[in-house]
Amino acid sequence: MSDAAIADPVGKRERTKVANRQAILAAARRVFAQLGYEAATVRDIIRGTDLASGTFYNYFRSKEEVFEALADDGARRFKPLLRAAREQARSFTEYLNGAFRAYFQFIVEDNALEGRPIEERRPHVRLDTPEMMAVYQEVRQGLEAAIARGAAPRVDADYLACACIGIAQEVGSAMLRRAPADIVAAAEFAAGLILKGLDGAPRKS
Amino acid sequence: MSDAAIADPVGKRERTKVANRQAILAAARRVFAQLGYEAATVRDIIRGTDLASGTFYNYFRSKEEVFEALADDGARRFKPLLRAAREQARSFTEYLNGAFRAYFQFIVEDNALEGRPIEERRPHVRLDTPEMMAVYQEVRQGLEAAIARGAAPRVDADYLACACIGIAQEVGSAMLRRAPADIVAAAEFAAGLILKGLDGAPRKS
Amino acid sequence: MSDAAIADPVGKRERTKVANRQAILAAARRVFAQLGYEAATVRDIIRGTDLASGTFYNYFRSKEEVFEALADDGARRFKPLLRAAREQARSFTEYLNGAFRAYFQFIVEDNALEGRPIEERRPHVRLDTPEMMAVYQEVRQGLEAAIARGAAPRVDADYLACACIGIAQEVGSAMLRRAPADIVAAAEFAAGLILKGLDGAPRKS
Amino acid sequence: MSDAAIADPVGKRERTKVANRQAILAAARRVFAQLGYEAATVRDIIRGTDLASGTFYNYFRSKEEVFEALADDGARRFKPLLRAAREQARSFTEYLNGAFRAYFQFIVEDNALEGRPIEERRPHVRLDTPEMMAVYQEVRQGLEAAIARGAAPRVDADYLACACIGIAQEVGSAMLRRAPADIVAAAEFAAGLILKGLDGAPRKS
DNA sequence: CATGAATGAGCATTCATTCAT
DNA sequence: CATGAATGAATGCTCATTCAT
Repeated sequence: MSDAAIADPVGKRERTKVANRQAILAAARRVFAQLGYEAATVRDIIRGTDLASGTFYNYFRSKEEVFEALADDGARRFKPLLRAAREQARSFTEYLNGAFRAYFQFIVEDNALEGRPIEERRPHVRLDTPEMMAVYQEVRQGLEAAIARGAAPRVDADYLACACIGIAQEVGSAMLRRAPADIVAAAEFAAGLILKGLDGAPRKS
Repeated sequence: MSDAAIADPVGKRERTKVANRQAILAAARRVFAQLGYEAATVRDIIRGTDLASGTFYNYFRSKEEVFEALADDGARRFKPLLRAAREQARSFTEYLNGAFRAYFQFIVEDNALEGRPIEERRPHVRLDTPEMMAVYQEVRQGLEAAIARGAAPRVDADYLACACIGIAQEVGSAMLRRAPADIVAAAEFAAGLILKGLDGAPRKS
Repeated sequence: MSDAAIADPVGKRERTKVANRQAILAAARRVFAQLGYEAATVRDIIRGTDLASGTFYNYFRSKEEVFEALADDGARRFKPLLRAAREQARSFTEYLNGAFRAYFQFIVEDNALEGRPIEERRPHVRLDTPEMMAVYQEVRQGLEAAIARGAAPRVDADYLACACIGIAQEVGSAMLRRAPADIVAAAEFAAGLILKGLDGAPRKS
Repeated sequence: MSDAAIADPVGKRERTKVANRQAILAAARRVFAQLGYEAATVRDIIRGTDLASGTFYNYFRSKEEVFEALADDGARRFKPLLRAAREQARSFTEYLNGAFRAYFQFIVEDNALEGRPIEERRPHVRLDTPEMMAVYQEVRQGLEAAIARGAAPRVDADYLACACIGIAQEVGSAMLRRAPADIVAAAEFAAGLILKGLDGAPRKS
């Protein structure tokens, strides 16, 4: 009707759809983080937006679908970082360090954009998200490549990849709990542990 | 009420009470393992016993409480094993090895006594159970003691304990997935990784 | 606790269960009659009782199940009447007459025990209830028997049974609409029509 | 807006309006036939057109209204056939025969133009559509006229009209269920039954 | 008028919890 | 204490209807 409408080729309709989708995803991220996947309800999610309950179903068919969208999004944002870490690395040591740093960086940012009331009452759960599966695949492939070209000893690649994930998750959580999250230090600790064990972990001052 | 009751020094009431509590705990363990904490309902639990629904509330106030009791029970059963591992160890290496072996042994047994259909469709979850907290405390104390007497380098004890838990959980899961769970091999891998990193992990044949 | 309790061997629990089931069935009958099967909701039904919504599901798994229970009940009550009509009949004429009379009697009674607000707003529906199927089977068998022994001409038994049902339903409805429902007259009309057509139908005074 | 609009005397607006209304009615007929009145949703109907959901409400206020329009349409198409049957008939017998034939012809055609998956699982329902009311009025009037001029006995015209409707519906349904629907035979059966009862119904070969 | 996203009342169903027996 | 029926809040989801564009 007005020039403004003409000037806006996207149209408020389109803008609103994208914005609503983002709002739901953001709310879902918050809610899943606070309550865990199972405990979270669709109502919790839409309550975190200014939308009506039915609107949720215009964007996602179920709680499961919004979770997958969220996880895919996480994996999509994380994988390039992991790949960059591998490409920039000139040694296995640098690769491991870069990978842990990328992961810790990622969770710091993911945590920052949420309000994080962290009431954490219920039994703490940790999900095998797609982004975790991506770490597993990446680490395992990187490791097998390193073993193949003699850059790493012939260890059990499956166990090692699992160990890396376990370390990343737990040390990552511990890092977040500390006042200023020191990404570099945590990555050095994790990579050093993997590479040389206790001897390789940085000494405490 | 009857002479039989008088003749029974334990008292049917008392015996029944203990038995009922155990029955509920056993059913809860099964149900949580099969359905996961959130998906499990109090109904599922009492259905696994020959008790009536109302009776559940004579023993536990809620699903959360029975879960905690279960976890405490796990910790109670696990802690002595961990302590024994520490006492029998003549070196830090032996200690770590024994601790991991105790944990892997524990989850193998815990898994064995359940039917384990493991349909595991939904996003995999991992709980921060009290028994995990016990590992954390134990490992951290053991480590700090080792550091204090110079048996281990001065690393970040918090990070290291977290890493141990992460490794234990993830490598433990991977071990369970393999056909015959090789406890000794898994423990050697984990302990070797902690102690010497990749160089310390056993070579694959 | 009291003598009354002892004097009541059934126990209030049992009595209440039966009573509740009956209450739900009665409410369902009313609701189905007023709104039709499809339009009726479980909520409508329980709203017709003094029970809570969840209680419905202690007795029936769904709307469909309560409908079937209702229809089975109707068939169970109606079939003996139909059988009696056949056994008491000494001719095909008497049989038809008795069968229609039984059906009209049945719907009169079924109608009497309901409050019958009959707001009848929505498009009128008529259900193929099991009791209708019973009429169909009964009439068809009775007819085929009559044809077999030469008591009735060799007409299309399927069509004739259908016609009987159609007449029973429509004339039955018309009968109920009249001030005092004259069961005998309606049955004579229907049976006369079947037997001799217009000539057989009773003359109006 | 454009020259084209000026060149079009009907007006695209007008043509579209009629076409849209017809499209909705056609879709509604299909949907009601397949799902039944209650199970059908407005969404189902508009999904059967290329219109947007909101557009439905520019033509009909509700599902009920489109149903009524549909039924009125049916009556409008059916009534002339019934009138023709009366006018062409030279006797009451011919009239009845023609009327039944017209009805059976009508439902055969109505059925033909629809895909008719006929999943028909749920309790079968039959609606008192306006076209049925038309039959009732027509038959009743025709019958009363016949009685008045002595062509038919003085029977209860209300009951007889009801019986005709019941027979038409039930025998009509039975006819549709048979492989090739034999309209003539069905009409002869129905008319014969009305006129002479069992003796009047055609013998089976 | 056409559009289709937003709305929110409403529905079937589940489930933790209570309480009369 | 055990029982198990009753309760009703809560959940996932649908759908008729509205309204800004």
